[in-house]
Amino acid sequence: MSEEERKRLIELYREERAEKKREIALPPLPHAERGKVVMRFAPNPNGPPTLGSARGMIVNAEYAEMYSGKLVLRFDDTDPRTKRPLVEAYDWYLEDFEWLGYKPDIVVYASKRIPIYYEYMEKLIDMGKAYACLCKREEFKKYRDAGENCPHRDSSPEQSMEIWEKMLDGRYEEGEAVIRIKTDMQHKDPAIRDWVAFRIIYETHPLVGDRFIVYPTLDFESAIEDHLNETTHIIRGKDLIDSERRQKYIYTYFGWGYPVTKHWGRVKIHEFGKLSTSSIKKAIDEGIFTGWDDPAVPTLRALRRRGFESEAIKKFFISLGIGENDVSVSLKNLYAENRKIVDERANRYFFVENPVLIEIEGMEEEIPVELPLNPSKNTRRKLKGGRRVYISGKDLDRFETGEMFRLKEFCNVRIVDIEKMKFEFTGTEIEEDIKKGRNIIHWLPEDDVLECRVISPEEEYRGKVERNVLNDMGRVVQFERFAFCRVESAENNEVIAIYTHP
RNA sequence: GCUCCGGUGGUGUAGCCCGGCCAAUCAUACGGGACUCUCGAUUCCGUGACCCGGGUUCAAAUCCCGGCCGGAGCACCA
Repeated sequence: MSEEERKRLIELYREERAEKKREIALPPLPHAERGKVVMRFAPNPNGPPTLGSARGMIVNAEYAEMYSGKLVLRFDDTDPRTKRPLVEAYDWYLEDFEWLGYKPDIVVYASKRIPIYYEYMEKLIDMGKAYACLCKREEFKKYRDAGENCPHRDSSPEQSMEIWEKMLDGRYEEGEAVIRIKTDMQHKDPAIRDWVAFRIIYETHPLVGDRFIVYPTLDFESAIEDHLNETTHIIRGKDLIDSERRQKYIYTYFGWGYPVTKHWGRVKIHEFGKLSTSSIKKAIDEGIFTGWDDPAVPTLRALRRRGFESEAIKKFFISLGIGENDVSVSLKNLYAENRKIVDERANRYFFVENPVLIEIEGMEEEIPVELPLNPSKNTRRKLKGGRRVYISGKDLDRFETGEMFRLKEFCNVRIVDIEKMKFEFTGTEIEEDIKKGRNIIHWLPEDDVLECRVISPEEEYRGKVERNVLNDMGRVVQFERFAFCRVESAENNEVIAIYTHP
């Protein structure tokens, strides 16, 4: 086959493929009307958005976009104790949304809207659909397990209202009184039976301080907010599947329509194992991680620091879909997506890991060397080719006496004696027999390098890097034959880079 | 234990609602070839799956029943 012929066939085939290629996309949303869809993402800001949050952010925002609808970001921060919010984290969500390329149309802080929830609560009490319960936690559990009403269930709205007001006045201790929604104490799923809508927590809230002592539970707050925000579709993890069954009682009492729901399964990422926000926090406090942006931590800010493109993260999650089965997926898929984006943009440099200095005999003069900086843009960079160069110990270990190798774009070297570290210059033109093998290696001039540390989630690589990287501060570059890395900082002749992926 | 949900190649995913066009899609991974002065990219070829057992039907990945396996919930957490 001639070269012409080959090219023609490739061209032909490429077109065929392009036609067949289907964009990975989210499935259509049931009962979705263009322009009327309201999606929401409702995190508790007790830490920065993680990879897990990203799924919720991306999927909900994508649907809002797909149907020209609205996106509500709602902070479900109604527990100042067990799931204590972090003040800084509120803004982190906004930041990360922006980084992902989305902008919530409405931002709701549940803790600032507690008086609204009180109003609805009072209506329910008046309607006899909720009651104040003075049972101890364990006591009520007995009734729940037995499927029997607790004695307080039959109190009048007036009696309940009185207790409610005393709760608000701080006349009860924590745990002494709660407000329950009347559901069905015989419901076959015990989780549904008369659930708690409000409880007393004496704790300063990071956002609203000491304004409240009676806080709504997630189910109550979320039920009211979803109605108030006119949420049309809820997509969330299946751990919240009971919420729907619980909240529907309120919706029925008020005559509201419940949004269309969809619950997805858990995502487990091989590389991170099971890291919850609270366990990350603990590990940070213990000094195992350096912070929320430690490269080993699955937060969006850490991924950003590592040099991931938000576009890659979006594709990664969209490809996971919104199935109800749990998924266990490898970050390699994310790497592949990211590589597609970054490969074209990244400038190439030499980073020599575990550097070994060698002297090339017969190499008398310094030769200026030009190498491709970015192959897809055809730009070039320069290095000084001299008699003494660093090569990686990893490469050296593979070589034997008598073998030839080539310093990429510079010169050929024969190994005279590997034990005695004797090397000999054999020319600058590339030779066929070298080209065949894997013996073209990267290198650095002895006298014009910077120290370099590459931090990866697993380990820290030490070596030397060419001075040219300073031009790419903050960006992702490729250290040839090593990996893609983001150049983070340079101080005292030492460059710090973060390992992105191979 | 009780209540729900789910099980398609190594890993994800499409198809399942409305049985036939599915000897099952796409991606990634893996193996091999080409190309390239990177172990990256590109490109070509290949490997590889409908959890099991019954039933309904001319026909089942798709519907029904049972089993097995996995998950979630059963909180005054979100």
